Amino acid sequence: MVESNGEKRRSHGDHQEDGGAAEPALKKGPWTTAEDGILIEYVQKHGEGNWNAVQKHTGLARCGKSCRLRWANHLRPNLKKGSFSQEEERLIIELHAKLGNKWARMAAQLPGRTDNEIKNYWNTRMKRRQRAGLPLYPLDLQQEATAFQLRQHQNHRSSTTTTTNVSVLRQKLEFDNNIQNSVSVFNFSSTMNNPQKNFSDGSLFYAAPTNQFKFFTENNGGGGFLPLSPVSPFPQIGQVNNNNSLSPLPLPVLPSQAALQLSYGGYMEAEARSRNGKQTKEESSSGGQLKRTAEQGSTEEQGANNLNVGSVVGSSGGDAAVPAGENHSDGFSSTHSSSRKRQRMEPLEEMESMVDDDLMSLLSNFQTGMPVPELYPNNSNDDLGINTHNGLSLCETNGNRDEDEQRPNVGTTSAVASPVLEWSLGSSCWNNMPSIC
DNA sequence: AATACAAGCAACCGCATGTAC
DNA sequence: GGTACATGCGGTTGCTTGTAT
Repeated sequence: MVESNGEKRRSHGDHQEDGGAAEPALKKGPWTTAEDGILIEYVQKHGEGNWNAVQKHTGLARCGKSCRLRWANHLRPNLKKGSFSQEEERLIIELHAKLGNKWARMAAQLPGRTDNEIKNYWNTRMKRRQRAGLPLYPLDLQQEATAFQLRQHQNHRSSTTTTTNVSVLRQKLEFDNNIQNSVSVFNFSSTMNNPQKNFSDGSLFYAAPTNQFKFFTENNGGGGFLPLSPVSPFPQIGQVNNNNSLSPLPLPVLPSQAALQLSYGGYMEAEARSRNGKQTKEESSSGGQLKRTAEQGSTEEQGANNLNVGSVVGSSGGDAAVPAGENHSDGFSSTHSSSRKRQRMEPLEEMESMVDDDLMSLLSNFQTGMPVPELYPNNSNDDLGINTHNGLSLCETNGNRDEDEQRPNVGTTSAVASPVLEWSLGSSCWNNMPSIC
């Protein structure tokens, strides 16, 4: 429990003024049990939201943001405690490959997990891998992305510029179709076969999972490794500039030679070595964390659950077992927040996000870590040997992951340029992924 | 036993966005 | 349209804990 060591952690910012002269001193630092109790009681009475009112109603010397964070990350019901399961780890990697540092959206796919938790987990993992000189993702993924981006760059040179977003979209459609028609280094998703779905109605909705080949920029550096995401490269390859035309972007930084020489098997071995190198420490540490977590969880969960917060909060606007705003289990979690986030996006990204949400809503209907169903089924898949989708496994649509894992990744047929590139970010790639921690 | 270091985690901060007025 | 407020997200910081030397 935080409060157990909270007094020791007071050193940073406890009872500090938050700037406002007339403002009462707002406490910072770890929360105490008493504060948790106050906050829980408040939420029981008033529900979530209006966090700034907490201080007024309860006298709790915490700012609204702090209250919201405390509730969301620690006090709300149905929070999972403890280490990530292997399935969760696998899903995090997949989601990060797809979404980048979209922690909230990732958390939406991991019921009971918070964005902060996932972020911490990823950052820890990333630092570890960087230290070990390992790529963040299996090399297969990097090679796929590198080859694809090079190809996109070449294709772009022959593409024309456009002047409106609609034109940009149309160009993108042509662009994608062009890629599809060419021999691809990727296993293209079936969605490529019907990219203009819903487009003719003028909604500007691009039905294809446009994010499937996007190369997001890894904010966290990445040590020279190519940040990878099987998402649409479109805004990156032909980015809309101020003139609403497309500007080519510089080629990505190629993976280091060491990384390139690292096959997926090597990746796995390296991962294992990376872990083993610190295994003793980490396992012990992990055990320590588990112990701590268990201790914290036992008290915190008792505190929260014994108060039956879930039912009370749920009454304020949702499932009795799920507090308002806690929609993780329905697969549309954080829709309010993600929609809010979406507003910040560029139009194309916005549309990608729409597709993302579609995907995610479907994803959520499957068990965590399950292969993604065919979101955009198309009969011509077989013709192209397409069996990937959005960078996530699409080997099966029934979510039978065990079956997927046992089945070798047959990959594509005619569209496969080389065995190395016969990759899909599917379960066949991840099923051997060792536990990260 | 003391110290240094790394990992994990909780919490804070800055910023962007939505909403109400 | 402008402003204030509320909310949420991603990045960062700093503390605790465990391990190695």
